[in-house]
Amino acid sequence: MARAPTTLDAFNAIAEPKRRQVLKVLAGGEQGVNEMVAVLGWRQPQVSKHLGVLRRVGLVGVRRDGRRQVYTLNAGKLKPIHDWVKTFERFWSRHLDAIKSLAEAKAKNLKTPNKRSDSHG
Amino acid sequence: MARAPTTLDAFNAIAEPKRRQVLKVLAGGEQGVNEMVAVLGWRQPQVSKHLGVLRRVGLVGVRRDGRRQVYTLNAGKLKPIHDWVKTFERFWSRHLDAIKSLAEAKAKNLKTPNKRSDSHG
DNA sequence: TTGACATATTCCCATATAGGAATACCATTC
DNA sequence: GAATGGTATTCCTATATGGGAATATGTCAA
Repeated sequence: MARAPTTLDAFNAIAEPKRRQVLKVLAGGEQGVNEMVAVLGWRQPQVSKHLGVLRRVGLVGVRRDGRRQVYTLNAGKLKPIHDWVKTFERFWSRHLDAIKSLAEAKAKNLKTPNKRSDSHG
Repeated sequence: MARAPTTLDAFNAIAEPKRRQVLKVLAGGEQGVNEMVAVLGWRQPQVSKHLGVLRRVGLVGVRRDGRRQVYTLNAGKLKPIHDWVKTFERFWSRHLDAIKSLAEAKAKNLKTPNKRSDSHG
């Protein structure tokens, strides 16, 4: 099997650094494609392609304004990433000590002194 | 050009759902490979390969215990992702209104009553 | 040393990619 | 309708992928 498509989800879409750049630009407000071409300094098809990926994943939306296509950030689609990474926040948090104690207490609670023979499958 | 290698950075490494599963397992504590094979239900080489990617990116570390290789989560490498996605948090936050007002107030340099409810640094 | 267990690596392959170039498509104005 | 500006799509290619199977490497036991 090959790698999962970039359009599978936000995780795959934002793996590409340039697409993160695009999102950053759009975080500053709606932008037409040509404006982004100017701002980013890339070729127009490249910008359009990246926008296409982001659109398929729903990370951006499009609005037509005359002959321009105005793209809008749809940041809500980033929330799953935020939620996911947040579950690891405690590992680098400044409150690490307190949290660690808690985790250790939990671990003790979960781990039985048994060594084997408690797998089910 | 092809897609960036999965080992380029954490962003690319975690794009693969299975690798997020691996990290989740390790968040519960160190694990030997065979244990993970049992827990995840995948074939051993597959587990080792995913662990290899995660290790190259630094998201996990290894420790030898007898003939076992015990893997440890190195969550700090997720912080860049957290920091990045956090810059978009305001877009879906329920406190959007408050935040927006605050930002506007700041921008306008308005004289507001002194209320230091939350410090920033 | 031989054997058994634990893990990593190699080989193979269908698939998707990102960029470049060329071009097709769409909307407006003449 | 024709010309122009603005954007999307197609064709091409080197590259990396993830899974399966087989195998190599490493470590302990007898």
